[in-house]
Amino acid sequence: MDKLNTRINQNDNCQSLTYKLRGVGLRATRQRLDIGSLLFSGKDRHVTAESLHDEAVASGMKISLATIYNALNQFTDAGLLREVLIDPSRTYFDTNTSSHHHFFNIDNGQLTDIPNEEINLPGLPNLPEGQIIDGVDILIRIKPEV
Amino acid sequence: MDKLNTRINQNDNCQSLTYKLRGVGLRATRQRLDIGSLLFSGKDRHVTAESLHDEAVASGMKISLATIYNALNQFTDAGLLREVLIDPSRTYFDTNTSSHHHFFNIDNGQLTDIPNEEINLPGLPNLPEGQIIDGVDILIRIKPEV
DNA sequence: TTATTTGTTTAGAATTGTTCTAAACTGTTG
DNA sequence: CAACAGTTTAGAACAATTCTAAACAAATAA
Repeated sequence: MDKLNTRINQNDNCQSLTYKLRGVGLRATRQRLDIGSLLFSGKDRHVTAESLHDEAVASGMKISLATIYNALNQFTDAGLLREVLIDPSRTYFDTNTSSHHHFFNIDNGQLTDIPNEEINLPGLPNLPEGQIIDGVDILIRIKPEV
Repeated sequence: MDKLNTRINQNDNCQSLTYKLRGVGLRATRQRLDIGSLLFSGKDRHVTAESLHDEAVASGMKISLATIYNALNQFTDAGLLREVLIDPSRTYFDTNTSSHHHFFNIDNGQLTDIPNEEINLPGLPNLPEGQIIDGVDILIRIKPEV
């Protein structure tokens, strides 16, 4: 019974993933489905190419690091992921593509979303002449008290 | 007359630069004074290691790229500069170390300060338990209208 | 179905920004 | 000035990422 449900859900996910990929013009290859199953399985996630590759390998998936890079970039171009600026030395991707911002714990490197209701820029500054906003990133670096 | 003034000003700058460096525990070497003269000559600046090196070489200074990296990092550690997160592929340094934020023009790569009065986060979000703020970065990506 | 086309994956090479190493050099202190 | 500690540098090393080109798989045509 549990097993059956699991299987049904997996099929469901797999199918919607296939549609998701097709919808943005990408073929639903085994590798992209594998990566997608790690990324889009419900909870929001923050990954780097390397962390995702480690995770994929650990779950027995056969996939190269180059493919992870390709997929992350393609997913990002397609709007399925969003890049987050944290650290000049590596690129983070966020599965939550809606407008929101981040806490970055400088002590342990943990990145968490700031619920969107909890933050807002009431008065946007005057933009330079002839320019419009493409996006806003707010990063709040935090650390343990004392 | 002009020449004299220039010399006096250079000496002035040079002297205050020397103090500035000493004040943060760095020896006032020729290279650091050269770099400092490019960075701290009045107007606020945004540079990368490479852009600054190009500029130094173009003004006839003899200095290696490694030294530029060293100096930018030491100046940043000392609080004379501030790192700005713009692009995962290179590190930007800002001579304006006061609390302020940035416009980044995605069209031409230009980075400009947002005057501090023009932006503020009135209600900061609830921080995770036991955490305090280390810093806040706001980056507004802009592009030409239509 | 099979054949053909087009998109995808991959290992490994290449590239790029940055840091490291160790030897020569320079500012500072006694 | 001598001696020490800090600095600079060329070049090697490194780490993240992209590129290359050959093998492969999905989509499409026949």
